[in-house]
Amino acid sequence: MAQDQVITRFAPSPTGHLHIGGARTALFCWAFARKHDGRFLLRIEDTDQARSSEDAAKGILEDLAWLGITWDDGPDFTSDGGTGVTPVRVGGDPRNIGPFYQSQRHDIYNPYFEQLLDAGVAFPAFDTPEQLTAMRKAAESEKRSFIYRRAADFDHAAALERAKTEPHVLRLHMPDTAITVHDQVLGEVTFPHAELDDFVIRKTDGYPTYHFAVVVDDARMGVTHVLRGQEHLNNTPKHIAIQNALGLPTPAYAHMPLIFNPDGTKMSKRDKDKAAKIAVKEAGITTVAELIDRLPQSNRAHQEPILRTFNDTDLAAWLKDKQRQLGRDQVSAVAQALDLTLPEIDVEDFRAAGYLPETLCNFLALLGWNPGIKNADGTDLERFDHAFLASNFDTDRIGKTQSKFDRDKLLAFSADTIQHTLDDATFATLWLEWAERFDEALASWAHNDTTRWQVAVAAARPRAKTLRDARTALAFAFIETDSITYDEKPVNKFLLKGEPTGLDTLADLRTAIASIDPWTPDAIDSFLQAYTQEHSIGMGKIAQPLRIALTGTGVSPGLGHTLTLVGKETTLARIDRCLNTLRQ
RNA sequence: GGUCCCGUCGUCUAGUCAGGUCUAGGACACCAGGUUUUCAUCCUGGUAACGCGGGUUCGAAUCCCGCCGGGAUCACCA
Repeated sequence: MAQDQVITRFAPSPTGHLHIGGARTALFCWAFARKHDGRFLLRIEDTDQARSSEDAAKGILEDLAWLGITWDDGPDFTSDGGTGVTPVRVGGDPRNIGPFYQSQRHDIYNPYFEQLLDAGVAFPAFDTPEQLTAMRKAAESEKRSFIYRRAADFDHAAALERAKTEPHVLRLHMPDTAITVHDQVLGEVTFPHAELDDFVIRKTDGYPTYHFAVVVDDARMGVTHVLRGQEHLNNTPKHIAIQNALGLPTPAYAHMPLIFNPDGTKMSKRDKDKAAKIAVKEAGITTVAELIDRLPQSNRAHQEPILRTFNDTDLAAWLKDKQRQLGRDQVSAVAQALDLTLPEIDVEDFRAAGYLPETLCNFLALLGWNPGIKNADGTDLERFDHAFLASNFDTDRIGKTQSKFDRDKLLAFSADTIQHTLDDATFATLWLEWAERFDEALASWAHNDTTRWQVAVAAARPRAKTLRDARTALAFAFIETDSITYDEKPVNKFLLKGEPTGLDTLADLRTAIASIDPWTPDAIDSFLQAYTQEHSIGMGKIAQPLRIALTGTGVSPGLGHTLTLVGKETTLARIDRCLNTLRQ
């Protein structure tokens, strides 16, 4: 029966990229709908014209699609999937319940206002903002909270007459009873009438307030279950009051616990600005020129103009004022100048950081929910995919306690997925999708040098924690030989000490290596193997000197892979340079 | 401050609704050891929690009360 079908919704305001907390809300709404063979709808709440933007709305659609959270009713959307490899088409309005942008629904609300006005449940109010502020202040000085109430001798007819000519808002007159929310997570929560005021349902400009719009929209769209963050719990009695006044059904509510930073603060977009500010202060930087100076050469052309969008005065003002924030691009440019990794807050941040959507959703699902299932070996089942969620998720196992976002655990999930679950081919596809969006140099390998790309995949995957991490581990293959600097510690340990010294070994190796053919990982590895036996020395004796010569550090993938990625000619050149530089 | 929500290892949690099988299990992190050409893996072991105080009961992580602590919210923003 159609009426019994579960319908959930996610209704973000488009004020920026999708926040990680919003992603979890969306995921739970989606999973609940899938579990119950219902529908999941997406509505964009863009009535706040000042803060909303078309771009942000698009970004949110893109973020959701990337996460694999697809909506049945909502804005039409085709994701290019970064590369167009996996275009996803979602949305549409098969039930004829749109539009899904709230700003386009303005006229829908009028009959509902009329209904309430006629019933005398809604009433015009003429208080100015100044008057309201004064009333609040008065209440505060008397140490009681301010509750707006319609006057006892209120004359409805007179007010309607006055409303014809004077600017006014519409308020809902709250019935004199407590309101109980039957929450699927928290149980029964009762709000006393003394706390419920006659709140605004239509603003002076004629637009409905958020409370009114959600209730009407949810009802008209057939929403049966509202899953949202616990910050909305206090709004719920208002929504129920509107439903009661309008004679609309009350959906089932489930308020889920909030997600916080490890330090207990709220996860917010401000965290990135805060981190950048602290880093600039600690570096003792006071001028924009200093920042530009520290920009890595590789990205200078792109980032410098962004940094030039503010001057030293702006910088000083920003550093001094905790409230003051830089733009998204500016913060990111500052971070690059300081080689600082910004905390990931939005879905887009995690995408850029090289997390897989499946992994991110898995981790997110565990924040406030748990399947409560054991594996055969007695450990808790906590690794699962979308399909598992879609068939196992329900509100009865949503927890009540707020949780902190533990990046270490997310990173462990990510590493486990990449290293133990994916095969090279799947990893290669995902890595390329990522590179197309975030790393041109890497993407060009995939397109221009298939052999080398495959070696890169084989070298990077077994040791990568994220897609970005995989790229970082191969950084040595992207640099110029002349720009290599040698780490002091490994140089001392592996090149300068011992008898013969590492440098001597390296010099001998240089000649031998020149004869390797073909230049492939397997051939190189077996050659080096044979070399160690011939000279009866441990692999460590040649591996570390070679690593330092090729990468400047003592860390790299296996030698076969490392040498192949660098290339034969460059390998020899780097050994020469290392010998020349360190043998003085 | 009012109202509301929450309180199990450092973190996410299982166990709580239907009190005993809990000398509280798992995962991440951390520590120690082992394997390994570095890194990363992998293997073995270890540290570590029922916020506090009362009550009910033969028996409380689980039920009740108080306290303490954390959080949300108090707009013509959503």
